[in-house]
Amino acid sequence: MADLRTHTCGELRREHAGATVRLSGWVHRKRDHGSLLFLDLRDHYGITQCVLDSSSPLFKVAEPLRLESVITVAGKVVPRAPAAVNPKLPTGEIELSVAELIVQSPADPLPLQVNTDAEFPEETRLRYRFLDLRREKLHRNILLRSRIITSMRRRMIEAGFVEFQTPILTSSSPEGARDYLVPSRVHPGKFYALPQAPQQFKQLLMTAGFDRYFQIAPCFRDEDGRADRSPGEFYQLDFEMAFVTQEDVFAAIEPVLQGVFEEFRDGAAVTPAPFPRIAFDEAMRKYGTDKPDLRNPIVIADVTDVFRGSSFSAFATAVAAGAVVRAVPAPGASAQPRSFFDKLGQWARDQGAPGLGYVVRGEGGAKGPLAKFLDGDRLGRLVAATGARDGDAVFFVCDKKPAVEKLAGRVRVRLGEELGLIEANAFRFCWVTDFPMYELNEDTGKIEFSHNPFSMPQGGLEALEHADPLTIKAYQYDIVCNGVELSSGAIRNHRPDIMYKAFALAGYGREEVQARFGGMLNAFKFGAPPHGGSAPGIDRIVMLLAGETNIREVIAFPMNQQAQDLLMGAPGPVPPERLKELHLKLDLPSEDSGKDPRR
RNA sequence: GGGCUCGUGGUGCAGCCUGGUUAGCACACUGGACUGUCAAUCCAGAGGUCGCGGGUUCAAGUCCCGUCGAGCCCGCCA
Repeated sequence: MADLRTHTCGELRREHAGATVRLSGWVHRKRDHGSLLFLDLRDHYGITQCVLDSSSPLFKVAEPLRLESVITVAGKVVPRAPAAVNPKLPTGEIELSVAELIVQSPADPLPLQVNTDAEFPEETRLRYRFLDLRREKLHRNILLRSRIITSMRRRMIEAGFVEFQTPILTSSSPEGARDYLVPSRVHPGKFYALPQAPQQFKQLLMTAGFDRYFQIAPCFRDEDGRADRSPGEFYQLDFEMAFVTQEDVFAAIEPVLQGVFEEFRDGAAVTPAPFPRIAFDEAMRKYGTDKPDLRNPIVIADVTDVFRGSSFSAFATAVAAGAVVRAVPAPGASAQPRSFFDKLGQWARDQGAPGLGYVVRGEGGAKGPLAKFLDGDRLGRLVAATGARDGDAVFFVCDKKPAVEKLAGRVRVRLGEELGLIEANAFRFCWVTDFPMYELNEDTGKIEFSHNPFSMPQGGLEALEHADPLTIKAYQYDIVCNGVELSSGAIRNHRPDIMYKAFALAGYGREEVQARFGGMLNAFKFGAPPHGGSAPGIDRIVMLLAGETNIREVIAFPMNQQAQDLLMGAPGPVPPERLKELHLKLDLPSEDSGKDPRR
């Protein structure tokens, strides 16, 4: 018989009764009756009840075993009496009568309990990640992640994509997030950078004629974490296609994403392909964000004209000065108590707004603080713009356009949640298209790229030379699901002449562009195919499919918000010899330095 | 860098608003009882600088100030 196991802990059934088997695993739980001991043995595959009584010489070995000790047991598979069957376990019809027991690895008392889903402090969970990963939820999430990645890979290969690897040690990219830098030993004072994305490499592979690239790509960005953004590193399903338009890219990736979500949706509805397309400007107007959650039925309306010249002077004067007014309908809100409106108003003030005006449409006409300022005509136009019905409330936000969109978007989200309007059990996808190529930096007054500088501007060279830069759109698109930005992509700018011009508008001289992107630019001078792609974020996709709201729940070994790995103690100090070898001298801040994540 | 919330035995929480008895409950841990449990049960025990520092007070887990840590958010994320 095999030394360690003949079967797994999830394998044995009634038909195995009578067989002599050997199992290995962790002591999941013990039920000690004094002269009779039940011991649940757990491995990756399941749990099997093992039993022994005081007639066994092994009883005194088994009884003091602490939870999570690793043991090997052997003995006969015994069918359980009907009353003793556990229908909750796949192995619940049998148990193992222990005749041999070897303690492979005794466990100390646990800092976090494995056999419960009780909550533990995140710091403890990260420090003892190997224990947390044994627990059911995290174990399941990580397996789900693996299956999702396998499914993505299969679907991409079936769609004719070819998997590549690209360098991890590469050059620093001047746009975007901060890079992680790696000092060169051989070249004093010079640094590699970890790639923020394999952007230029995949474009070079297109230029090299490979036609359809993909990679399960690690991306490294030195940016602060969020609940849905792991600091340091994350994974993308990075892909790129040659000789394609935007529609070709959409048609290629939609079935992959839709297929993956259908496969792992667990009963939830999934938007059928083709996904709705929403232009950036429209998304900002109707949803107040460039990543709208379409499970929320509320649509924001522009009602600037309703308040223009109205007797509500706060809005009227602001509108005259160029502000806009947006209306956020709140279906059925008239049934809410007064405190509902007061709380929302207080919340809006916490967000920095002066307040949150509203009207309620009822049978006897309009009520609410702003109702008296709106005559029948204005009220009629308001109802027409918002579609508000009897029993609905409408909230108003008035400010300059960017601020109003941001706040209206938040009000929309909050109302959707408070009024229970969010569609349950659904993955609602959309494309957000036609992002602006440039935006104005309010602080510097300068024009900057609003997204990827390698995107092709709509209208090409012609637009760059003659149009107002702030009106130029890019062939730049995002995939959004349930309000989460899953993917960002673009049709790339493969024309050096257009690229020089595009960068010139953002204040980059020809030499600077040449110095920074020379590798890719030169390649484009030797015959580059029109190409484009995107890069769905794998961690976020798994997070959505796992029903998690925190991305660390789907990453095996995540860092905390301070970008520390509490298990491995990274980042950590290095001996002076290593610094010398790398030609580095430290210039540490006077206090607060040298924080050790292990304390 | 900023804002908000939290910090009480190994762990999850209560106590704080309204200062005053021995800081309470559950899980884990230790010991004991128990031959059919499956979140076993029952009994007992050990385990606490109430994050840290300062202040107010006759008296601080509780009130005030500062500080450290964690989470969430803003900034940032081409």
